[in-house]
Amino acid sequence: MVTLAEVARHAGVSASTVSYVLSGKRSISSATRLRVERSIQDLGYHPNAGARALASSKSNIIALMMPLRTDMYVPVMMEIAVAVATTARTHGYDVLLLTGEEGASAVRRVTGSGMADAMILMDVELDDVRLPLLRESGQPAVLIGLPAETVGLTCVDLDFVATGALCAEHLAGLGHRDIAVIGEAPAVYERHTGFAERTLEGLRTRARELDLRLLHRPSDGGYDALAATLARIFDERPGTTGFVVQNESAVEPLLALLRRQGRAVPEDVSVVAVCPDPVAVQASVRLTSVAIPAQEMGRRAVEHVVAKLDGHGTDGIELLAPELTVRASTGPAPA
Amino acid sequence: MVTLAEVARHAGVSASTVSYVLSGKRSISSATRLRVERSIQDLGYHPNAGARALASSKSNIIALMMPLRTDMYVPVMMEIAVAVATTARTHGYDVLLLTGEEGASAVRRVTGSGMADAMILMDVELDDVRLPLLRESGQPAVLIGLPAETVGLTCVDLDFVATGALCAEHLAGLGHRDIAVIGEAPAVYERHTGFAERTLEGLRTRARELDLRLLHRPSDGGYDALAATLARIFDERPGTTGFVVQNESAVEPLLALLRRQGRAVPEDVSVVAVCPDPVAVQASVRLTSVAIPAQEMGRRAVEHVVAKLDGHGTDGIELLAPELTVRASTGPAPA
DNA sequence: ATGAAAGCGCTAACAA
DNA sequence: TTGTTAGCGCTTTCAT
Repeated sequence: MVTLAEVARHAGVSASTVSYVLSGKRSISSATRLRVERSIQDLGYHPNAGARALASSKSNIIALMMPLRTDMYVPVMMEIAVAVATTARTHGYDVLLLTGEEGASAVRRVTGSGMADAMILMDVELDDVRLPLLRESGQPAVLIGLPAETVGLTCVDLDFVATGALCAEHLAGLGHRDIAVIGEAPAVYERHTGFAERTLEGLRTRARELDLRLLHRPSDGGYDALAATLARIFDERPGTTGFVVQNESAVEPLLALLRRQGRAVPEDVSVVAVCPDPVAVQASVRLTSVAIPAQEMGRRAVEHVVAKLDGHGTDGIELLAPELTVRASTGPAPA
Repeated sequence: MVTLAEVARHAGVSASTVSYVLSGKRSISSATRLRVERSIQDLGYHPNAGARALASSKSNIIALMMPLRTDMYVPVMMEIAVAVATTARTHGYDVLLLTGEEGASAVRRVTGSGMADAMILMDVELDDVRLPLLRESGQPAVLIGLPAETVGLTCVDLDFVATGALCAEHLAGLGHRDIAVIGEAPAVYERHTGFAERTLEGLRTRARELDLRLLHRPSDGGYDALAATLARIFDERPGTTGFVVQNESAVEPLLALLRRQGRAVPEDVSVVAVCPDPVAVQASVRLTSVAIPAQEMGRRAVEHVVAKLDGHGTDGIELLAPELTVRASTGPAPA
């Protein structure tokens, strides 16, 4: 293994000079810089991560904690993770992947060992068990998702309240009066993950203002569960002409069932989805939807973390503005 | 920050004793062990990862490289990644997540810096650019997927040849003679990822032996692409009664299109999928399928890596045996 | 069964 | 602009 000392000897300079050439933390005459850089090339030198971490108390690693509930929509998690990893690299950081298994104790392990300089927590619940430990650890951290108590925390999330409002507005604008909301699986609500409830809040508030009638029904994914949910909805509100779906695994079943019932989309009923764009585009009817900006969330989370590590920290909540894309699943309410 | 030296002082022993209590590398009287363990508790000591890595030349980190092609079925990748992370933890390792962006240079960075003790490469192509570097680095590594040249490498993968054969046998056993194979997107074949071709190979060989007529058509996912593919298939082989699908995003479109054409599943045509179990179960018709054992692949990859790191290394290929689960999408060929 | 002490390879004062 | 040097916190050999 090639060490910094060897590079120094080879270049005829001191160790610190090599170190400073690498870090750029002090000015070096271009002559020596060149010699050092050549030596680095010639010898194939790579700084040792452990030694660096020890000497500088910086690991250049960001820990990413992703809980793994079976009811989460996986591709979104994945997209966020990938965005985090690639964005982190552009800032010189690597990403340590922590899964849910360890839960809160992973926070201790990572912060305690100095294994990572900061953490990003995904899928944060309203009352997340990891938060107390996180706070007391004092580690720079950014949450993706919004807990109940955000004082002193930095969070990034889609503005789900605005998302709900946007859906309501779109349907109202098309003349729909009776709207059914097909929400996430009941388990999601029981866990108080927050985003489902916030969408609903936005939907309700705006619906009231726009004089819409709203019926909310959580639903598991899959055909059978959805068939039952749909039957209930039309039973209670036969005049329903607008749907808002926030459950990726309910999208296709919903479309299939409507079709089977002879209800044409968008002629008879309109459907707005809250889902990743690929899902909306690949569906059997191209869906009008509010996208989940997974990449953007991952990117912003990293940028906040890096800002903190660089000193110009910015506590607070960043809510990404929702964007509704009109596709083929919404149209004027039937007369 | 609490250091090992502080623990030693607090417990009234030497630093090395504390270290040995931690590592168990030499016998300690239970009296002192107890005192040390109490001190560790009392002070809330956590070994510093960087110092450890430096002193021991071991990072206790496994790097996981996942390329990120948009045409890969993401949930499988994710499931593998999660299985890798959790299995690694049970062996005392953490996982560093490397994405495709950096490609081969990440291999250099990680091996050079001693950041990780070993690597796991996902989604290995037949002629993967990362392999030359990997070989010359001499780093312990395990591939998930099968490259063309496997000498000196350790690989884990589903036995796709056997998978293809299994599908052929199942359909043949039900009396089907004309089988259509809806494969991955053309891009997948162009990239020579291997698994698609291997499935086909197994399918072809067994089909020949069983006297089946086979028609293979790659297809992008989504309704439009699949509608075109399906039309071509029935055009060329009107008598087709059996389908093998190896493309998750083609599954639902296929079922929908068959339904729309008035072809009942499984009365008129049978469908066997090669896909993760959740996809097979959630589909609008519960699919007879060969599962992609993502978890198992991740687990085995880690176990191989750990074995190598522990000295009892085991080079070679491990092909996981496919399992076909009969569900509601296959039945006897129509008379 | 335990201790003393020499590094591991790097960073960052402190000097010049 | 460059060099000297004292650690960073741990592991591990060598003693005892």
